[in-house]
Amino acid sequence: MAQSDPLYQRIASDLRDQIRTGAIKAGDRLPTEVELREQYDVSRNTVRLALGVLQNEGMISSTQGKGTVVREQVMLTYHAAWAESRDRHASDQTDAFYAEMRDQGRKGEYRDFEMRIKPATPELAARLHVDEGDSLVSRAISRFVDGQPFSLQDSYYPMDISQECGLLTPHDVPGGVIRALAAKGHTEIGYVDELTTRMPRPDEARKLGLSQGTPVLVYVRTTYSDKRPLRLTLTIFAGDRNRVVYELGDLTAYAENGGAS
Amino acid sequence: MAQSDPLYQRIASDLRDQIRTGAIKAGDRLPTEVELREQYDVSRNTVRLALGVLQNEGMISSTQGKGTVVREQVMLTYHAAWAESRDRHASDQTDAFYAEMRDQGRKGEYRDFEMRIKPATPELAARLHVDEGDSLVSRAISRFVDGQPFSLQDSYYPMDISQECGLLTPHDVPGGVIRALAAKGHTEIGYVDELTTRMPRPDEARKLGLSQGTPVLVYVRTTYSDKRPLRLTLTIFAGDRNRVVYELGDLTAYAENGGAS
DNA sequence: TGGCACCATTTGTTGGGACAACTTCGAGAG
DNA sequence: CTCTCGAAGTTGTCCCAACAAATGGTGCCA
Repeated sequence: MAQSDPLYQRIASDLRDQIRTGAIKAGDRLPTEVELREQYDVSRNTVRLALGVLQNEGMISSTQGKGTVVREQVMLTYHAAWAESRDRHASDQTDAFYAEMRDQGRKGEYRDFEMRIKPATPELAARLHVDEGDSLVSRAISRFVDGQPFSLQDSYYPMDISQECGLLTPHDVPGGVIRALAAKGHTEIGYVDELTTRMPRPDEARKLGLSQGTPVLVYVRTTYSDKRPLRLTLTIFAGDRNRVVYELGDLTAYAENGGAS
Repeated sequence: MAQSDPLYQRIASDLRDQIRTGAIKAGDRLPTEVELREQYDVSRNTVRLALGVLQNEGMISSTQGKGTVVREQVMLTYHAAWAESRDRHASDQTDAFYAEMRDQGRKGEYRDFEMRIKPATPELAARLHVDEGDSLVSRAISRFVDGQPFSLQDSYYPMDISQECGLLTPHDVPGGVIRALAAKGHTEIGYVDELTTRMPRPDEARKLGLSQGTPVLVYVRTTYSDKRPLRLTLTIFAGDRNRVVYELGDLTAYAENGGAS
């Protein structure tokens, strides 16, 4: 904002303000680079620097040949807490996701299921309590909502459990993995969720269709039986379209008293 | 990676691989722009585009006059679940943060405490169950660890509760806000946490000392009594230095059987 | 009417050059 | 020996120019 800021920063601030105040609304096209060049009397290079700033902030998105538009966001909610999903877990992971989406009036689907055997990285090994380099079974899927990619999920299981419970199949486990594990005595009694954020790697950006300036929400759930870690699920959420929610404590009392919207 | 990729993308991929494989380690300096220019036989403009890509991925960080280095990350953990922090809540928000940091061998501190009265935005209004534009009391702080900024926290309270419980003071509430609320019958019985991610706004990037390509983790906790929402806490975490963790379910049985590291 | 070729528009890529601003470090002054 | 100043090195800002690539529409032709 200061007078001494670089030119391209001032132009970026100016456009940012116009978007924030609603002078340019979500979905609207921005002036073309040539128009901005004339408007601010700078080189096209400088205009592109300014647009790059806003692009990295996730505010705008440009397409070759079409132009530059203000991005609009639709947030989907992922309920992560135990109480919420306990009854759904009775059936299947797949069903849980479908149910969530149906509740929000969307159409969820899966694509690109893949079963692979991978060596444990140091991080995976530490969390699953196996040795580094040990074989793990990876069962990965991509989640789509209304035809748009929303998250990439990769679940890792120790090899001995996988063999015991029939997870080495290149397709869905009938009845769901959780049920298959429980049938052999591996009952989940709790989990640890870790949430971080970072910028996507190129392949993640491609698979999730992320435009420049969109971070991902990294969500790692390690579930335990009373004896050992059973499973590690790594989910990469497209940061501009997802929200993870935990509802904890005894909120039933509040709900009974006529809670808010 | 494809042969037909733009030059700057190929250079970025090349450098990314060198970093990933450890040919250039965290903390190391990259070749200077002029050296890269000669090495790849491109214009300095193109080199800067390539470095910009990696910068936006949060992999490198450059300083005028010094050079460009590979970033290294230290993660701090924030335990968010009820069970973990219940006993600490008995005292104070401040103490809870100190305790977390002490557990991880760090020195936590607060700066820039600020009490203000703000009108409720649509989002705040919906969550706190008040009307849009109603006055809310905002109590904000910045959290530092080892002298480095880690998160910005802003707690909002409905005006009537604030007056009743003496939150309109421009300094810490003795014994902690939670205790002050409970003393007047506003006992917290549960909460809803919402986690999202996005790129920081310019002022957030400045306050948190974020370098280019670092997203923030947005953490909203709404706490409830049995009758109404009591408080909304909005925390902006520096994405490259923070991890939010939830431990849920009955993991005591696992711990007793000699859990992992 | 349907489809194809072409053109204008717009963003993407790449090269060139110049100067500004900041850091480091060594030489020289005190 | 210490302090200061300035030169060298490095990234930041800004301009200019040209062509590539994608999009959308126009109009011709079958």
